[in-house]
Amino acid sequence: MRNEILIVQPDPEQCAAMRTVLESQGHAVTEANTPDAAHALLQNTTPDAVLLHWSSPVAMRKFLEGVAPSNGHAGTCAIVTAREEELSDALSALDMGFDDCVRIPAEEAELVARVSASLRRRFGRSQNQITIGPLLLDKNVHCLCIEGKPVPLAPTEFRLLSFFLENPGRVFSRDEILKGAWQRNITAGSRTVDVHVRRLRQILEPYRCDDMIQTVRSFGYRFRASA
Amino acid sequence: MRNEILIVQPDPEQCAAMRTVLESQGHAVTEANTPDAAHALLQNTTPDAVLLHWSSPVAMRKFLEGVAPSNGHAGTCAIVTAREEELSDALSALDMGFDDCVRIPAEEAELVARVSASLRRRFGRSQNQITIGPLLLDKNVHCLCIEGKPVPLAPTEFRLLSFFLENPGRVFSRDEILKGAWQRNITAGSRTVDVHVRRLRQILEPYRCDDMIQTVRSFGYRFRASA
DNA sequence: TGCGGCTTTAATAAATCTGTTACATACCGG
DNA sequence: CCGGTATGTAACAGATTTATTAAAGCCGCA
Repeated sequence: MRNEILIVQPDPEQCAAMRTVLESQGHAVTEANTPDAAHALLQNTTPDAVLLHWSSPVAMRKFLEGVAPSNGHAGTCAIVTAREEELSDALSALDMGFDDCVRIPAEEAELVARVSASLRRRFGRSQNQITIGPLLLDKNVHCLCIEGKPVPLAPTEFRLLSFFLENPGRVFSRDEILKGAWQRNITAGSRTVDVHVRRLRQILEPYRCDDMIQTVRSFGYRFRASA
Repeated sequence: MRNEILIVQPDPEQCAAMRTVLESQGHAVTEANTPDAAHALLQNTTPDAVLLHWSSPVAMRKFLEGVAPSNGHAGTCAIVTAREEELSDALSALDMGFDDCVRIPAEEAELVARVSASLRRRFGRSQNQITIGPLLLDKNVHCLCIEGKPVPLAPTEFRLLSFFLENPGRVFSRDEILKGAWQRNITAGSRTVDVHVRRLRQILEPYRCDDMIQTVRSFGYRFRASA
């Protein structure tokens, strides 16, 4: 499967090596030299995976926020790369929430295996079908089924529900929801979210699922994770 | 967090080493020498993670079926261990659906990091959570759970409790509490704190936790650090 | 061009939270 | 035991936040 992968790597030689390996797997590769440059790139593109070279805990954490679901990167894998001597530090990135950590120069097999495993984990959950409780959302077919019955959704309703289903359990502010569930150029006011939440609830109400969207006063909304 | 981990490893020395590391993290470790022995064990127990040493693709695949959700092991992480020389083969286990792959003898840090990352992914445990005694406050989910039950909190109550949980054991004056737990523009009088403390205590009272907020006469309040 | 569905905004109603006050009670030193 | 101070408690009114509804704007399509 072809995926778009961003490499953030100061060392051009390493970068080229990784690019070669990944392209040989059929992926499309883009590059950035610094986390900041990557950050800028992420405003316009949404790669499927980012291979970010370890620098410092704060930089890593900052980057991780940049590829958060709340910033419109719902499905992006974040993987840390590190040299052998940095490895023990870089492992802490796993605690921060990075998907994996690979040492470089990497065995070709290891790089490929870890990247595709991360992609599979991520997309296995979010690309095709998501189910939570009686809800089944199929992003390929672009339809929602509740208890087996198809339920029609307007485009924005669909995106909003997708966003919730992909990030169950967490609270999101209205702005984060706008970033994550609306198209790139967000122009809507944050009250708009309320109205769409209302509509989704109305749609879910006949199935007793309207309470799955919970409001968290003075913060935003949350999708109930458990059935 | 304590988890039950099964090590399946023919080499007793490696097994002992891993056991030591994992137990030092507070996990409970059980052992099996062979995949078949492990398979038998899995009939009666459901470990949170299994560290299975690489042997052959068919054996791996067979084992993976054994810990499948359909076999009553819905939440079990399956992680492959492999010696350096087996590593390139073992990486194929990631394709099969194993959660991760670690080389042994493992750096202690790497083993710990990968196991806990896998567990975290699997159980969807978020960062940003604080537990003291029976209280669990999750800032991502933005909710308080006491003994596993969710307890609704008003915004200010939530901030106040966060503040206490983040600074357990220390005494704070009312003014310090206002600075720490209120939004930027503090306009409230210091008696306001009393009222909110009262409200928190009322909320905690059904769970016998109301005495965790202690009054320090003529100074302020303190959150009891120990359970 | 006109229709119809989708989105956004705006206005109003409803719900919930918050700070204050006033009074009750507890604590402490003399 | 008393007076004085500090804290606990309850209730209220104003402020804030969200829900709900209606209407206007947009866009694609016939």
